[in-house]
Amino acid sequence: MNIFENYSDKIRKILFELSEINELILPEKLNGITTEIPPSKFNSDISTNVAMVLSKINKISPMDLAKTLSDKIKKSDKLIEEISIVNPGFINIKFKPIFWTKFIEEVNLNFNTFGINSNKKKKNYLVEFVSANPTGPLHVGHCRGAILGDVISNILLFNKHNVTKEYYVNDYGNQIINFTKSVYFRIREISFNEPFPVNNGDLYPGDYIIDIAHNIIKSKKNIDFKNFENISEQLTILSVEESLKLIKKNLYSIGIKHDNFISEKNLVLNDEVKKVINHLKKYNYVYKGKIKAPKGEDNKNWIEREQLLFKSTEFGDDKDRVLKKSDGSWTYFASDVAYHKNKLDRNFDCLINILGADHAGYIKRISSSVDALSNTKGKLICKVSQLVKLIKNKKPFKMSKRKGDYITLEDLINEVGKDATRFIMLNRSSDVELDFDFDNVIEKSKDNPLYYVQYCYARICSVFRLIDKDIKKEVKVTKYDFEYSNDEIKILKKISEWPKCIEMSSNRLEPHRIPTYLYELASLFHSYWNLGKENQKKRFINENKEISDDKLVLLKVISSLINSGMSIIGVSTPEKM
RNA sequence: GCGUCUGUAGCUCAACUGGAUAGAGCGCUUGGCUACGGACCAGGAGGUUCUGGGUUCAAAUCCUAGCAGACGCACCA
Repeated sequence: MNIFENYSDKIRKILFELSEINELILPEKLNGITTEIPPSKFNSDISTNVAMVLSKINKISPMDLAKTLSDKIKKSDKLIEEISIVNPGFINIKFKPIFWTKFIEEVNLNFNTFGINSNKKKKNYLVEFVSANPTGPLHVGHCRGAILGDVISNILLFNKHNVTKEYYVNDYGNQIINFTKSVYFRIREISFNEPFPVNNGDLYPGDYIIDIAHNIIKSKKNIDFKNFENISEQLTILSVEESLKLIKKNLYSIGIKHDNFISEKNLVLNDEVKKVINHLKKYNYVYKGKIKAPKGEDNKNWIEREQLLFKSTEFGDDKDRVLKKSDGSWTYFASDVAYHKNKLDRNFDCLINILGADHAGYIKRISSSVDALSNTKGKLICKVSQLVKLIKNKKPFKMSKRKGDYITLEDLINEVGKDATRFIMLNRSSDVELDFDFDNVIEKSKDNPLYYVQYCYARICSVFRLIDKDIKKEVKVTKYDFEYSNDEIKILKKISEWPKCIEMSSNRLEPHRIPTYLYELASLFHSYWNLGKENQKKRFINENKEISDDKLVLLKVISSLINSGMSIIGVSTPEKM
């Protein structure tokens, strides 16, 4: 039930009819004709720009064309109360109250499909997100991208697409060697009382390494930890396993569960990297050459060498990219190309990568490789989440990896909680930096939009408790023969915008529209609730603890919508607060 | 020097992707509680949408030239 789509279709139909009897000229493609929500001051329900779009080709003024079209529209529809034409040529439609009764009837009877964009083709999506190095637990910096990826997946799932959520495990390369060494030195510290080399900048200083060391010692008593070379391979596997345990626990605590964890190391061991590079060689995208130093930087230490390069410049990148290190091992980029080939071979229609702002410079090269491999453009969509500015005690809080001075995700959840973290992180567009003020987020008050929305749901629950009805059960109304008041129609109009909200969130991969929408809905509800304070008649329940059908079904739909929206963003709706 | 993102009310941000007189929260200010849960509501003040030019019926939005901020720019992943 998408009233904007319905009326868009109706208007198109009228246009085609007029065009057939030569009363209207249509362009080859009907682009740019929209049905929209008019600004509230116009006292109308839906508006269209059709007259302005078609005026030029028909050589009529928009206002005159609007007049002709609005007459036709009004004639074709009994549910329209009034149509007005407003400069410079908008057509504004106002519905009779009965329209909204029919609307809520349909929504209530088919709530499980309400909001779903059913006209879209069902697709297979792969969403890769988090993919943090398996060298320790997640910290606050990973949090926004993690939630963003999760909710984008949820929106696609809500629209009945197939979605695979994937985590790429970078268990290959120098960072992992340093990490394993750090675990090794901690083991020697514990078992042989040797001091941990504090001044070695390559090693990871964090205390969690000690825990990992303890766990490994406990579980593998038969390993001889005296010689690193002998056990490094085994120790790497064990350390990464321990690390992933921590990461999965962190993810679970913010309500995220990936379908797959793909190992970079396995891609290398299965020769997938070698294969993909041979594949690219065939198409002449790989060559040996040198890269010039960038301008404007301190380039004294720059060494130009002959390297194996990928021609990403052919696909819009600013320089070609290195595939093989001088020690003969693959670069991160090379195995990532293999990983993306692996994704493509699994026949997804669309690949989505969620990246942090600090990796935005990586987008061109990886999408170049996907373009080259898939022989099309735009199969990979990269979504960047901007940085989160942490504010504690009204001051920016800087994290420093070297000192081990950073806030882990576990700290964050313990202090703030899953719901508040998710809601606040999602409440802003991912394109803008986010202020995350600890004191503010914890506050259970008016400053916090999360509680504002949850409170709306809890209030409706309290009404259902008083009339002894189960909020989760369907509400059945025998006759939809009532009319809603203007206060109620305001809410119904907002409800009718829900499919539009989902559509935009889904098309542009912009989850922040959902918390914004829920906030607006909650706001209208709170106003509505307060009407009952001044006027007893406007209360939901009368003295005999009875509720009328119109109010019952309205409350039911609002609560279901809040519940449904909150479940998309992964936030709970408590019945009591 | 180059690339990506951002610039909207005192502050934090929306704005249906080109729509109408640019909207919310906080803060400021005036009012409403022995309550269907005040974690709420009603009203007021507050704007040259960073600047200049362009595109058209229409620009915060698109193009262009600048200014300012954030992030990134080798074999670290």
